[in-house]
Amino acid sequence: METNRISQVVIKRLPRYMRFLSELKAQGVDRISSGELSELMQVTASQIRQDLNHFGGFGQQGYGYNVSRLINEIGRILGLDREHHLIVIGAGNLGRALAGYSNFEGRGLYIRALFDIDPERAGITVRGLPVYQMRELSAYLKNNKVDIAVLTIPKEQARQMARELYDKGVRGFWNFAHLDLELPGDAVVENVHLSESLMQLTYYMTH
Amino acid sequence: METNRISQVVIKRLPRYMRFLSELKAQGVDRISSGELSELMQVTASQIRQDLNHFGGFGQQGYGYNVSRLINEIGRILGLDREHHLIVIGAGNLGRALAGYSNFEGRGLYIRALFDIDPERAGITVRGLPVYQMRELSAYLKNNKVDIAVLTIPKEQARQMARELYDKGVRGFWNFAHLDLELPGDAVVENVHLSESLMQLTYYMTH
DNA sequence: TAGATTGTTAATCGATTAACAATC
DNA sequence: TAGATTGTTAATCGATTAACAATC
Repeated sequence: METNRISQVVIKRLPRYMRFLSELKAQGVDRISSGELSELMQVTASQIRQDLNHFGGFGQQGYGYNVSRLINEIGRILGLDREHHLIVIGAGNLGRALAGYSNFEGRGLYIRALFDIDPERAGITVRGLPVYQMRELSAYLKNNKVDIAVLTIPKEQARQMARELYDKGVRGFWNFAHLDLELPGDAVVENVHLSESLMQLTYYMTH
Repeated sequence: METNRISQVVIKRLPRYMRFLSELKAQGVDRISSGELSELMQVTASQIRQDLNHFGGFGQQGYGYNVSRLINEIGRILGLDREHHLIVIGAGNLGRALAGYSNFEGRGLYIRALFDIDPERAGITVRGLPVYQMRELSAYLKNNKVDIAVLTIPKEQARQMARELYDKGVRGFWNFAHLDLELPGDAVVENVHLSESLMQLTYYMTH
């Protein structure tokens, strides 16, 4: 595909383009220039054009970009034109919060089930999703395709759990535990270290 | 202070240093060289030394860095030597998850209360923290110092709520709503766009 | 066609890495 | 002291911005 090693900073920006473009589309805007979008997003028009041209010429001289087309193209680049099946490991508040995100579906992201060690939590449903006991995980993975595991368990368990999931075929990890997962090279890990984000905030508040 | 415009990429890395150093300390390690730390953290030793030297010479030639001292210094830089009082706006799953984070305290971060529009949710407590009704917010802000508001409400309400909080003196915003808050220059906003993080993951999974 | 705006090259700026003298 | 490792300067690499010819 168009994957001639695009820099990570570019990839990081794509979902943000997506968000602004989707809002524009919702407002009935169907055409936008890099100049207008740059104003809206507070980035340079140059950067927008450079970013998009890593993947191909989606615009038209003298016209700008078609909003719907751009949403489709960026969605395709981000892999949102495919189905991704997710399970959530840990049905605590965070796990349930993520399981409840409604704007995931329609973007190819389907949360299928939650798992928890606490038998008290198993059996219930979260927004219609089943919560299973952790010991059912193994059988579940045998019978269902799981692309991404969302890890919302304590770091003490996360390392081993990730390894186990990897061994059973899961390759995507959305990790909320406070550690850096070490997995083989074909695993894809996206870390969300919330407390590190908060510390950035305190830095800028004190300076 | 040592704030001669340190680049944001450096600030972003500080909490991660913090995490690794704290773990080392817990393991009883009290001294480390940039070389050893670089191996552990998978970054170059050069980068570690450069980063730290933005703030002062915390190491010693021939010896390395004292782990405890470094933790203190980075903590001070990040403002964790002060008290920060937080309130959580929105007592849904996400708000409750953040309110329950135990490793915030001891780092100067004190979550004081949650607020929710749903009267059903008010009155209860989350890990000992009170959940108030939203209409009590104004009075609360008059009687209590609030440094940081954690926004876990839908984006439709977030913009106005942030403005209201700002007008009543709150300057720090940890924003989980899917929009970029626009606030006056002295407000500090840290956005956590979880769905954008997930889209990065899907990108790397499809490429 | 004339005007607008892209796609793309070149210039600038900033961040990372390498190297090594200073020094504990 | 000799060995180790920092602090810091210089070199490299990459990302951003500016500029403009191509073109719709």
